[in-house]
Amino acid sequence: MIRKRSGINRQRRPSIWQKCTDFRALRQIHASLIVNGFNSNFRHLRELIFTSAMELMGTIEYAHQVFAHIAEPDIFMWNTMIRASAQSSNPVKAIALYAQMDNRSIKPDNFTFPFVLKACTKLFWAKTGTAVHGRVVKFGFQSNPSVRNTLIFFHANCGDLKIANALFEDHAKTDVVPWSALTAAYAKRGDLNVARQLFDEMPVRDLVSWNVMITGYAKQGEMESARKLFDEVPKRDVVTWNAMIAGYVLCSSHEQALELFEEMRKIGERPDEVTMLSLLSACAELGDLEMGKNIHRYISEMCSGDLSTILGNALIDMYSKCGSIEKALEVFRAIRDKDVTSWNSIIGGLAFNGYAEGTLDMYRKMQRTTIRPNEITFVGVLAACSHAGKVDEGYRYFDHMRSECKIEPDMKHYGCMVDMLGRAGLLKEAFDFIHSMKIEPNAVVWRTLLGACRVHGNVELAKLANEKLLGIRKDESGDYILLSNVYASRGEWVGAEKVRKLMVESGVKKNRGYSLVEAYGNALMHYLFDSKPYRDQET
DNA sequence: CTAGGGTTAG
Repeated sequence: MIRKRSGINRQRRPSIWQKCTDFRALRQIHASLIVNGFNSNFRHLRELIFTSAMELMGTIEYAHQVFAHIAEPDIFMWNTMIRASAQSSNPVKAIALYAQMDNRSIKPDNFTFPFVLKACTKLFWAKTGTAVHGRVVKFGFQSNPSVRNTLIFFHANCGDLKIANALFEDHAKTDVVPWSALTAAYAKRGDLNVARQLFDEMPVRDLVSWNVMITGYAKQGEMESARKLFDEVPKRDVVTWNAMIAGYVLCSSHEQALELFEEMRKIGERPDEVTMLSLLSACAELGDLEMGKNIHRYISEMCSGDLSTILGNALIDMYSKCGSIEKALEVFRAIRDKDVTSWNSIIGGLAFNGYAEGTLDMYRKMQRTTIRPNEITFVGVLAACSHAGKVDEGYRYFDHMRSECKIEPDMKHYGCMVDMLGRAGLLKEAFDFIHSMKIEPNAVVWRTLLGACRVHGNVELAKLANEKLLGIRKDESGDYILLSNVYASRGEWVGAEKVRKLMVESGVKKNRGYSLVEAYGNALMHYLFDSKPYRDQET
C-alpha cells in the first residue's frame, strides 16, 4: 500500500528502481549511487526524483531535499517536482518552483504549465494563474491542447468564466475534455441550467460528462433529475455510483444510499474509498453503529495493509458520533500517517463524548508532533474545557490559540467560551466577553448566553440576550449544530428540540427528517448516562 | 511525466 499509482512505463525502468517500494529502499539506493559515483548520472537522478516525489507516499520532502542539491536539474525533474507539489497538500511549493525556474531563466515546456495551473486552481489563486496565463502566451504554448484545457479549467474554477468560455469557443469545441470541464464548472456554481444546456449540446458525451451532470444534480439535492440521468447513462463506473450515493447521503436519504450500495455490489462494481466515505458519513449521521462496523469490516477486507489516512479519519468520526470512543481510539492508533484531521477528529470525538481530560491529554500529545493545530482543533479543546467547567484552562487555551498558534478566534470559538462562562455561572463575565468580541456575535452566541441565564435564573440578562437574539437572522447550519451540542450535552433535550425546530424553520437542510436524539443519541446517551468503559486518564 | 468527474474534521 505504500506505492502510489504510477503513470510511468515501468517495464523500461532500471530494475533497481522497479524494486524500490519504500523509503528505506530508496535511501539505500541513493546511498549506493553516491558511493559508486553515480549520483550525477541524470538517468538515475530522474528516477530518484520521480520515485520519491511521485511514487512513494510521504517522501516528497526527501525529493525536495535531493532536488535542491542538483546543480542543474533537467526539465523533466523540474516538471516532476512541480507536478508532485501541485497534487500534494502544499501546492504553494509548485508555484515557488515555477518562480524559481523563471528567475533562473529556465525554459518551461508544454508539460510544465498544466502542472503549475493545476496548483493555481487548487489554491484558488486567480492572480497568479492569470500571470501564468501570460507566461503561456509568452512561451507560445497557448494552442497546445493540454495547456489550453488546463487554462480553461483554471479560469472556469477561479472566477472568470468569460475567459474560459472564450478559450473554449475559440479552439476547444471539438474536444470533449474542456467541454465537460466547463459543464462541471457551471454545475459546481449551481448554474445547473447552463450546465445542462452545454451537456445537451455536446456532440459526443463520454462518461465523465454524464458524471459531471449527475454530480451537479446530486449536489443541489435534485435527486430526481440525477436519478433520471443515472438510469439513462449508457455505462456506469464507480464515480457514477458514488455521485448518486453521495447525493442520497447529502439529502439524508440514508436508506436509499445503502440500497444503492447493495445494488452496486450485486452487479459487481467495485466500491472504492470515496464510496466508503459516503457510507461512513451516512452511518455517522444515523448513529448506526452496527452498520458502521459492517462498513469497517468491508474496508478491512478491501484493502489489505495500511488504513488510508482519509478513511481512518472518517472511521474515527463515525465511531465518535456513534458513541464508541474506544473504537475511535483504536482506529486513531492504527492510522500510520496522522494528519491534522485525524487529530481533530479524535479530539472532537473525545470532547463531544464528554471526555474532557482525554481531550486535553490528546491535545498535549498532538503538540509533541510536527502537526500544527488549526481552528477546528480548538473547537474541540475549548468545548472540552467548557464541558468540564475548566474556566481558567479555557482562557489559557483561548490565548494560546491566538498568541502561539496565530489562529484568530471565529464564531465557534467565541461560542465555546460563552458557553463555558455561562455554565460556570459567570454570566456577567460572559456578557462582557461577548462585548469584547472582534466580530459581530451571531444568534448562537446570544442563545448560548440566554440558555445559561435560564439555568442560573438571571432574568435581566436573559431579557437583554433575548432582545439581541430577535434581531438576528438564523441561517447557518453549522452554528446551530454547535448550539444543539451545547444544549444536548447539558441534557436539556427541550433546548435541543427547540434548536432543531429553529433549524427547520430557517430552512436549514442538514439534519432534516430525524430528531437530534437520533443524530447525537448514541454518543450523548453514553455521555449522559455515564456508561464509561473508556477511562479519561488512559488515552 | 500533461487536462476534465467522486471524498473525511466542526
